[in-house]
Amino acid sequence: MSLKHAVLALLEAEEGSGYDLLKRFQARLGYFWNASHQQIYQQLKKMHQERLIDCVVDSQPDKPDRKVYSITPEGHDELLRWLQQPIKPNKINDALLVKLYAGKLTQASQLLAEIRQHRERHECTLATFLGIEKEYLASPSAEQVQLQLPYLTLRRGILGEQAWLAWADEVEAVLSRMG
Amino acid sequence: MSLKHAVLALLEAEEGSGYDLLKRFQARLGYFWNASHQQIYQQLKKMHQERLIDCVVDSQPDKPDRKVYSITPEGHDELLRWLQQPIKPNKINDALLVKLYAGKLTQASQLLAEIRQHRERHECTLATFLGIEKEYLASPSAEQVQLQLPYLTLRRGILGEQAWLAWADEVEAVLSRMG
DNA sequence: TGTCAATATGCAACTAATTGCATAATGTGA
DNA sequence: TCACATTATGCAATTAGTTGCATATTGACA
Repeated sequence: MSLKHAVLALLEAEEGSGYDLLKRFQARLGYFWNASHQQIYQQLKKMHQERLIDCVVDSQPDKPDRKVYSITPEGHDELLRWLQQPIKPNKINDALLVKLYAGKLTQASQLLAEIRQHRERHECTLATFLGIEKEYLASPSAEQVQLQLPYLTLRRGILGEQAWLAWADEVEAVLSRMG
Repeated sequence: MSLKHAVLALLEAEEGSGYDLLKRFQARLGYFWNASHQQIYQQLKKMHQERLIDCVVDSQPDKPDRKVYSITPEGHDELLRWLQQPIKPNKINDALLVKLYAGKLTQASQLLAEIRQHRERHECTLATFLGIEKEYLASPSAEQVQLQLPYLTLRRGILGEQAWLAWADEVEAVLSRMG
């Protein structure tokens, strides 16, 4: 369970509300960690009970309260402890491949159509990643050094998407031949 | 939820017990779907209640009963229905990247050590996949045509592992420099 | 002026997956 | 012959994640 540790990592850099964290997940960890707003709010509540994070309620009149969370020393320790521990290999569950595996039962044209839809999304994602990379490579070298490790996570996203697209080429070639 | 549909796809090809299915998951869907024995037994029970599969108890004296499941017409329909439906993009959650992202808080040497451990596993996996591919390519061409779609899922595994290893090269280069 | 997206939070119910335990036979190697 | 891996199944408790709903404001666009 590393949603907890992803949250700690984000709060380590900067405090923030649940919504802030949701946005930061999308913007910064999007290539390798996805969490819904429900997951985040529930997790924050739990982590607050465990004293891993502090909470300051910022009540604005005529607006819903904004709860700003920040990491506690215990939270920091927990994050360091987790960083020390080995990580289990990732569990892969890819429904699209299940479909392809059982594809004899459908028309090739239909599989092809679905693959093409997924390809569009992956192309779009890759384009976004390449845009972020371009920005990074254009930034001052001091900043580049600072962001070296997050940049490596972006590289994972880029290489992963490129591999996906190369695979899609193969799949489309085969499915086209099958008509 | 496609564990259900992965099970249906396997039972569509051939009936089998929970344990059989566990083995088939490992041998045939291992590159893209992983399920524990608990998940499988629970799922089979549920699917039997939903009439998607039949169950014949094969009671051997002095041995625990073997429950052999087979797909029903309803199960077949459900599988076809699912094949028709579009699949949601995959949710990626990769704890190793969370660690790398927060890596400033640890020694580079430790990250390096962990990456290398993961690399070993990925190299091993790739070698297995390449072995299976070699067998496939050496099989009679009639069989190759028969297994065209499952072969594409293997290709996904191969391209995915190769991309992972190429990324690991980059990561190791950076972490070594950081020493 | 009305609708819609974004900001901002959360409960309740449900489904899915993990963890730990438990049983019991067969075969294999030290 | 003792221990350990494999075959073969399952319950119970817990944790994690999803779905649907609910509220309330701000700003933009038409």
